[in-house]
Amino acid sequence: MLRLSKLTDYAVVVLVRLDSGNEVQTSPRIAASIGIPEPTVAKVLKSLSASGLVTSQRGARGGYRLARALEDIPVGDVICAMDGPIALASCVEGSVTGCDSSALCPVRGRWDPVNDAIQRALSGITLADMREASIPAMFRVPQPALGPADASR
Amino acid sequence: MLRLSKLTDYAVVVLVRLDSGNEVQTSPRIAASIGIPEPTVAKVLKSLSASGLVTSQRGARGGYRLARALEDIPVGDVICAMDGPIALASCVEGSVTGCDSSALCPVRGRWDPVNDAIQRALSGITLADMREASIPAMFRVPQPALGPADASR
DNA sequence: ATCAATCAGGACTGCGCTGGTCCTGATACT
DNA sequence: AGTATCAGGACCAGCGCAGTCCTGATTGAT
Repeated sequence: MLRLSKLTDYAVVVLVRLDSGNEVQTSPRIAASIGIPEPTVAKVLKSLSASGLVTSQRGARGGYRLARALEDIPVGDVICAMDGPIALASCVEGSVTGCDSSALCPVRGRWDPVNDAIQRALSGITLADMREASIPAMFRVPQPALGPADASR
Repeated sequence: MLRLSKLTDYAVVVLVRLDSGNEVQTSPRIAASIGIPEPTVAKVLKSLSASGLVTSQRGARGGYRLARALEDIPVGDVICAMDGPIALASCVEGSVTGCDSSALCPVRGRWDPVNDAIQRALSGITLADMREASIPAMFRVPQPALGPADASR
């Protein structure tokens, strides 16, 4: 549940990857370094660029670069950039689909507090936090009873 | 983004509706009172029952009843009941799909803090909160559409 | 004891969305 | 001028979800 799109997942990887080095990096290069097909990475980068999370440089010797430090990018921004505004129900304003029976539907506005809470939660976590968290267990402090525990699955 | 399934939306409506009165309510009756097709409501109720959020009574004069007060049902529980465990990425344990390239994929565990934060946020909001939030003044009408309407069905 | 109402638990199908690819054009460096 | 790169679409396939329906089990009423 609450499945976020794969593209968003990729976006985080791409952004973290983009953090290494100040030089612009081309989309094929990034794709190769993280093992994701190039067209897909290109698509992700375009979305990120459109949202201002990365800056782009066209032409030869062009590429992408982080617009801000990872510490200044809450994960909510990435999700917004990739999947549009965060909104749980189909009844939320801005959503064209659904809620045709708005007269009867008693859900109007019901999810707003939930959305707010999630928004707040997502604003409190930055990509820097996620970068830390992603470091494989072997390098982490023992952290009892957490995590996937087996790469074998 | 973060689209939760329509069924979950329905579930909240159904549960809030179920709160009125202590008597068991049949699935057709609930369906009629909230304006959602009966088979769909039945499906929702089955899921809720399977998760223990409502108790069911079989046989003639049977029906459903809230297992706990709305105040004691965090919205996270409803989401879990309808859509399975809350997990953002496709890389999270328990998800069979995706992450075939686990060797290269630097996302392993990355979303865990985000999931935790969301989980915490969703645990803090109960259906009672949503019930309050959902009733803007204009809609605050004492549930008119319930009538005998269809004892015939 | 029989009947009818109701829940339980599936299978099944159509639609929409997402992931992924590709093509054409605009831009800027060499 | 030429080439490398981004921009912004169109396009297609696969999958998951919404929604329906069917069969069986349970239980109160007659």
